[in-house]
Amino acid sequence: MKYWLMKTEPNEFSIDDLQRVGVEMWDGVRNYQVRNMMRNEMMVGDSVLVYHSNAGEETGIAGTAKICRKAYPDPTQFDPESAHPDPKSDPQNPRWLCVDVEFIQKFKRILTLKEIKSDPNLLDYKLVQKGNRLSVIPTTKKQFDYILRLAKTL
DNA sequence: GCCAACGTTGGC
DNA sequence: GCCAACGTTGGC
Repeated sequence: MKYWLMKTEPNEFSIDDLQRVGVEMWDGVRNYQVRNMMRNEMMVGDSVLVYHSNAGEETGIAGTAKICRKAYPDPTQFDPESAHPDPKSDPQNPRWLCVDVEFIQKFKRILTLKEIKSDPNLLDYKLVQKGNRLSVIPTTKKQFDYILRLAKTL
């Protein structure tokens, strides 16, 4: 069982949207490192922190979800109408993958990036370290459990 | 809108 | 394989 943080822009797709639909195809990943993590390490049942990025004061962790389908070819790469079509991807050997994510809970409020950054227990979390721009961030059980405990105090 | 910190592309 | 140019992410 592994733990992840997955970023989304809430004006595109928020925790509320995930709660409403229940299960969502997490498409649009166009980064090889992230693809490899999804392909090699992400398993059904893994736990996910849902992170709202580019959201001003509301930037931070919004709730939790779990992986409910393992990596499969991202259909949006072949759709010229999609946000990120990839004409170089071969349908016989698709370049990009996606997973399905299932809503678990929405936090009472956002656990803000500010709070995460100022918490001495999370100094070594990849989320707050310099240079990280990946949309999926490996998270330890310890970090996940700690963040859940924080969320309960919100 | 700015900019740091990447990743990708393509010429050589 | 190197590297300049360019594109993207995402915090601020």
